[in-house]
Amino acid sequence: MEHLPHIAFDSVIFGFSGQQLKILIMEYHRTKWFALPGGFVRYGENLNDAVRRGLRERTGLEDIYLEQFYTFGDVSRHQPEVMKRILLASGYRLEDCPWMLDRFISVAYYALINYDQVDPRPDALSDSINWYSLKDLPPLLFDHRAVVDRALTTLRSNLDTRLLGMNLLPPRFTMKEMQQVYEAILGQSLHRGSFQRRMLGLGFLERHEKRHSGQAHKSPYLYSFKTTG
Amino acid sequence: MEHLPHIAFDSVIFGFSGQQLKILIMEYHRTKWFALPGGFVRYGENLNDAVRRGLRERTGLEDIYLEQFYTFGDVSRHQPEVMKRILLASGYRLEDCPWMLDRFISVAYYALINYDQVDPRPDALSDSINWYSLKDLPPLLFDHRAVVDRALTTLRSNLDTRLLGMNLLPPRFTMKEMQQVYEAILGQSLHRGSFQRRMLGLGFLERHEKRHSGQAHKSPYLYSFKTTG
DNA sequence: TTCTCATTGTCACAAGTTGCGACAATAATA
DNA sequence: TATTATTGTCGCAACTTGTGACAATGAGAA
Repeated sequence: MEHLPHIAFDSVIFGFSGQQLKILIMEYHRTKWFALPGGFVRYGENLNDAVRRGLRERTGLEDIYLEQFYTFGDVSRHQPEVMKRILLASGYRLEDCPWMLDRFISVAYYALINYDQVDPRPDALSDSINWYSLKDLPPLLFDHRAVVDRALTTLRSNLDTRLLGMNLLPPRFTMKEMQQVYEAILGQSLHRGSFQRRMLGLGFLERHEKRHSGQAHKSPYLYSFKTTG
Repeated sequence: MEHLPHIAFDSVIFGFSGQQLKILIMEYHRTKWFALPGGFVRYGENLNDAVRRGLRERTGLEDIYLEQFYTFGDVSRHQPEVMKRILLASGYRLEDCPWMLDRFISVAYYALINYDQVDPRPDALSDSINWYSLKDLPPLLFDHRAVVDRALTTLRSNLDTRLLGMNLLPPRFTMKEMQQVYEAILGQSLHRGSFQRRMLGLGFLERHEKRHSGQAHKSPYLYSFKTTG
C-alpha cells in the first residue's frame, strides 16, 4: 500500500473574491455529496509535504500560506457506508482499496491563496471542485462542517498576530480592499478611520501611486506589503 | 493488533511548584533516555479519550485540563534503532511488537494539573517518571524538545484568552501565587499593581477571608475562581 | 507597649490604543 | 462650475496599561 493507513488530511482553502470569503469544496461523482479536499500521506513523506502536494494538485499553486490547526480523531467521523458509495460511484472496486473504508484520523490545515491565480482541479473521486461562499456552503460530509468552523475560528484569532490578510490579496491593493478582507474574515464591519490608522501604524505597508478607478470620487492609494529586510 | 498503527500521542504535562513551571518526563529502563509520556489510540476509541486515558494512567487524575496543540508528522521523527534499544532494554521481544518500530505521526497535547494532587506512575517501558523544571530539562529523545517548546509557545499565547492559570493552582490561592504562575509561564516578571488590577477587572475571581501566613507582614486575601453560573 | 520591616491593597498619573465623527481633498459627471 | 461619492487625516473621548507611591497590616524586636 502506498499510504499510511488511518491517517488523512483535510484542507480548508480560503480565497477572497467579490467582497466575500470563499473556500474550495469538492463534489463527488454522481452522489451530489460535498466535502473538503484532502488526501493521504505517503510512506517516507513528511506530513506537511503531503498537504503541500495535495494543494498543488488541487490548485496548481506552489508556494502557499498553510497552517495546521487541529487533528480530528473522533470515532464518529468513521462512516464506511458513505465512503463505500463514493468509491462505487466513481467506478472503484472495493477489493482494490479496502483501506479507504477504515477509520481515519485527519489532520486539518487551512490555506490562504490568491483567488485569481487558482485553477481548481478535481481529483479522481470528484467531478468538480468549486468556490463556495462561507455563508452559502452546501451540507458537507463527515465532520467537515465542524472542520470549516474551526478553521475560521483559528483564522480569526491568528488574524492580528500573523498578518494574514496579505495572503488573500493581490500584490497591490487599496486600503478598502484590505479592510474588506478583514471584515469578511471577522464577520463584522470595521470603522474605516481606525482600520486605516492601525494598519499604517503597523509599519508593514508601503504606499505606491494612486489607482484611478474611473469612478467619480477621490482615488485611493495602492499599497503592498513591505518585503522583510 | 490493539492500536491504530502509525498514530501516537505525546503529552506535555505542566505543573507548578516552588515558583517554577515543571513538566513530567519519563526515563526509560536502563537506557537513561528521557522522553515525554505518550501512548497509542485503540480501535474504537476517540483520540481525545485515548489521551485522557493516558493521563489517568500516568497521574491518577480524572478531570484534567487538556488541549491539543500540534501534530508532528516529519519523517525525521522516525528512529527505529532508538526504539529497538528501548524495547530490548525493557525485556520485550521485537517479534512481539514490530509495529512499535514503524513510523509514527504524533498528536501532541498539553495538560495543566495541580502539582500536589499528582501521583506520577511510570509505564511498562519506563522505570521512573519525574517532574523537571522547564529550565533544567534533560536531553529528550526524538523531537520531544521541539514538542515542549511548541507547547510552551501555545500555552503563552492562550494564557490571556482562556484563563489557564486556574488549572495550575489549588482551589484557593493568593494573588501573589497566581502572579507567580503567570510569570513562570511567560518567562518574565510582571508589575504587581497592574497584574492585580487586571485580574480583578476580569471579574472571574472571588475574594475570601485572609490567610494568616504567620509572616511579619500584611496577610493577603485568598481567591478562588468563580464557578460559572 | 511601641517600633521596625516586609508585604499587600489601592490609587493617581502618564502614556498609549481604539471607537467615532468631522473635515477637507479629490476625481469624474452633470 | 456645481455635485457627489469616496478617501486621507485628525481631534476628541473612552479605555487600557506601565509605573511609582501611599497607607494598612501582621508579626517579631526593643
